[in-house]
Amino acid sequence: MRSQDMEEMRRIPFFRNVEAGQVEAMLRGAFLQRFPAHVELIHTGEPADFLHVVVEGTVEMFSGHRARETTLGVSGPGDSFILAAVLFDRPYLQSARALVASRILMVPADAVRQAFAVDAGFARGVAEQLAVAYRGVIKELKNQKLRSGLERLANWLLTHDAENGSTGHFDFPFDKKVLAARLGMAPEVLSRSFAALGAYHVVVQGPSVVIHDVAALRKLAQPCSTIDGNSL
Amino acid sequence: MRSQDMEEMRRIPFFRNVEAGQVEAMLRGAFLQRFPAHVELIHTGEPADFLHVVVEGTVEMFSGHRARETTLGVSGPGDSFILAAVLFDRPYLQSARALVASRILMVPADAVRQAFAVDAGFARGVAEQLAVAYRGVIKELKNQKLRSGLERLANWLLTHDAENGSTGHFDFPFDKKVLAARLGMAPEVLSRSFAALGAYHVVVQGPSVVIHDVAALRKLAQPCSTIDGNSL
DNA sequence: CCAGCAGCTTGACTATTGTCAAGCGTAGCG
DNA sequence: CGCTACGCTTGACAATAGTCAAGCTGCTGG
Repeated sequence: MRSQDMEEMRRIPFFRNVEAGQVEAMLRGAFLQRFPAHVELIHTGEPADFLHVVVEGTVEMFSGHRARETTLGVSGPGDSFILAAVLFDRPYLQSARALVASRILMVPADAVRQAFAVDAGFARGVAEQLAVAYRGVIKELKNQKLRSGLERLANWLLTHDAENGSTGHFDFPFDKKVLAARLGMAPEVLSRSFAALGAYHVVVQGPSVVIHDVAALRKLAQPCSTIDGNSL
Repeated sequence: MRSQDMEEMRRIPFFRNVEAGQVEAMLRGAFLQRFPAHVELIHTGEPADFLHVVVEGTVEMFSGHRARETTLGVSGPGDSFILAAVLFDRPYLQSARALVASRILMVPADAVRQAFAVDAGFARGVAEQLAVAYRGVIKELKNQKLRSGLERLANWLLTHDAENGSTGHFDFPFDKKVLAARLGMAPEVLSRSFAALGAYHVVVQGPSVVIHDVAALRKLAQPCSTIDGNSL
């Protein structure tokens, strides 16, 4: 890794509250790699050799079984993935692919485990990240089990709009078929759901959405802090 | 708490690798409480005042939204719940109710946070528990999104049988309607699914099940280590 | 400029799952 | 002993979601 990259890596949020020596140790064997879009970074079932941190770009976490495939989440800059697998040397439960060209920091698993064993600050940071991730998945599971596809879509639209300044209009951050998998529905069903949202004054044209009547959409979506809030 | 109870509590797995002083501090303000069946222990959305550890009994984790309700998991002796909420002082994402009369250790949240801040061994233990919990929920999410109701049932039967000595017959550990919620289906659908499993030589009579042909059931279920394994 | 392709949409149909209502059986209780 | 309540089952139906096939649209590369 080039020394200016090292500088940049030292400052990523993942290393906050970690002893300088441990940061060095983790970065020593690390790679900062560029991946083109559509490339698969890790594969379900394989041993966890590296911790991956998204520096730049977007990564889809997904997994398949039999003929089906589904998206479990989408990671952006600052997010690490498969931390749990790396820490306790377990096989990945998810695969990951780059949705757009991305820069990924890859830290060797044993360096992470070593830092975890030695540096209490890092261990607490890891626990916090795992807690946030855990609560995120619980929310997703509730979202999946307690709502219909249309409700999930309505809530996704509201959440995504809120994350982008609540302007009432935005472009999709990834292909609609990824959104469909993310929401747990077939792409055809997503199309029809967009059509159904016409009655709530949501207009979808190509890659862009306009929410003309947030109140109406909110009434359908019934957002709820114990399912939707992205933060806590 | 009585001193003999204190003795018992000190030995529960949750406190392994925790400094003796921190165990004392956590137990000092703790309650060991008995709850009758069907009582609700915690409620979604409320602040996390206590960490709960199941000492004896069975606890259902569930949550509702609008008219629906679903079971997110079932905890038994040794399991703690809502650790993530307690540690970072966030509202519960799940409710809990006792399925049978149960003994629950309730540790004040600030004592847990204090021990987490002071005792690195405890912090690492917490991280490990969170990692295991996280991976469990990811598996459950995959189970939910990638399989049909019948497949989920078939896999549950195989897993439960394996956990009970693979004898091919067992009694349900809780009511069928809890199992239905656990599997994410209406009780009526569970009934029909049992009927459908007749073709695979599964016989359900009242509270007991017999799997006459594990191979046939396995062929339907297609169990998979990245969805089903309870351990990793 | 146009062919080819990928992503998306639409229609028609099927499969899966949920809902409502009625009925059965058993455990608990007066 | 019979009443009641509850859990469970079954039937009939409705809603939701998936599949297959065809067509549209906008982009890319020759």
